[in-house]
Amino acid sequence: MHRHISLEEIVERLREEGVRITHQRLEILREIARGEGHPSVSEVFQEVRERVPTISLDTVYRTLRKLSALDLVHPVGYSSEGIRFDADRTPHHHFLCSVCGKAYDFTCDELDRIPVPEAAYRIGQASGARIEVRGICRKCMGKEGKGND
Amino acid sequence: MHRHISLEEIVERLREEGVRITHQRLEILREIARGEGHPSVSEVFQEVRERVPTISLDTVYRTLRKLSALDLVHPVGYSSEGIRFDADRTPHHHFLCSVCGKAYDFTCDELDRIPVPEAAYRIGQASGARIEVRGICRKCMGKEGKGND
DNA sequence: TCTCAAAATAAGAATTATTCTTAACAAGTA
DNA sequence: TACTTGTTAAGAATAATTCTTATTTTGAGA
Repeated sequence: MHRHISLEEIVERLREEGVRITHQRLEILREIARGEGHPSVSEVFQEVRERVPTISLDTVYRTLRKLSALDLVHPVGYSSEGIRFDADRTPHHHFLCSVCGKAYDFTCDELDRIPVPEAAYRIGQASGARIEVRGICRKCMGKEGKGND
Repeated sequence: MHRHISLEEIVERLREEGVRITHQRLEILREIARGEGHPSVSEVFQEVRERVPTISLDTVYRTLRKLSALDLVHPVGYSSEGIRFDADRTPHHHFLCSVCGKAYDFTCDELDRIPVPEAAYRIGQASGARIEVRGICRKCMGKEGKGND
């Protein structure tokens, strides 16, 4: 169902931008390109570490920050326990649970390619638009009104 | 241009939910209801502190977390320097700069009331939908390719 | 109005996320 | 191959967020 950005695509893009292709970056990219859900920085770190045991957390941070600035991955959701990233380039949208903060993906044929609204161009150079739905996910609806603060 | 949620609205909603109305919460709500931009937790803290000098940062965190869970305010943007909140209930959308992480508001008459897509209902109980545009803001376009990592 | 249980608070310690510093290293170009 | 410059590892430093505990306060009910 999900077509994630390919390693080749990313690497080519990085070359265009003059970003060096290091061993560490390749492995991080490989992990990202697998595109499992919305990994956090430390999840990516854990995974990559198995193949590159000496990699530092800082490198993962730096790399993801760079990919994010190049619009190759996107931060998503609002857990205060660290940023999570979305590497899925299939047109899709997000449902954000206001209780647990988790982000869920969904697709919507009619709205899949929203045109970037006119007004957005006044703010800057836009690369794409998505829908963000707020609500309470099923999991959190279940435990409604229990041990919450 | 911006109509923010009124103090009365919030207080009534909190009573319905059985949330106690404390002095501290009222002052935090008052600050939020002013609705200046997208304040961070510590900005709210600083402001409220001038009127309630003994308030603790933790209380601000707890209150905002609670308001967020009740969908009265929304986290917005992705700066890793802390969550920022949006208390503007006017229909509006967000432009997120992938370089600096700042969130800009904009309105769009045609898209102002997006219906919640069918597919979202399978994930949970939705309360509303907005558009999120990604891109590079004017400010960051200016300093393109300078001292970035 | 008074009493009381449950919930909320302050204070600061503890945790966790993120960035910074510096010396060593490696990519890509000439 | 040598060089320039960007990148990395390591761990210290900083900043954000949560937790713990003793105390205070709210709101419901007598």
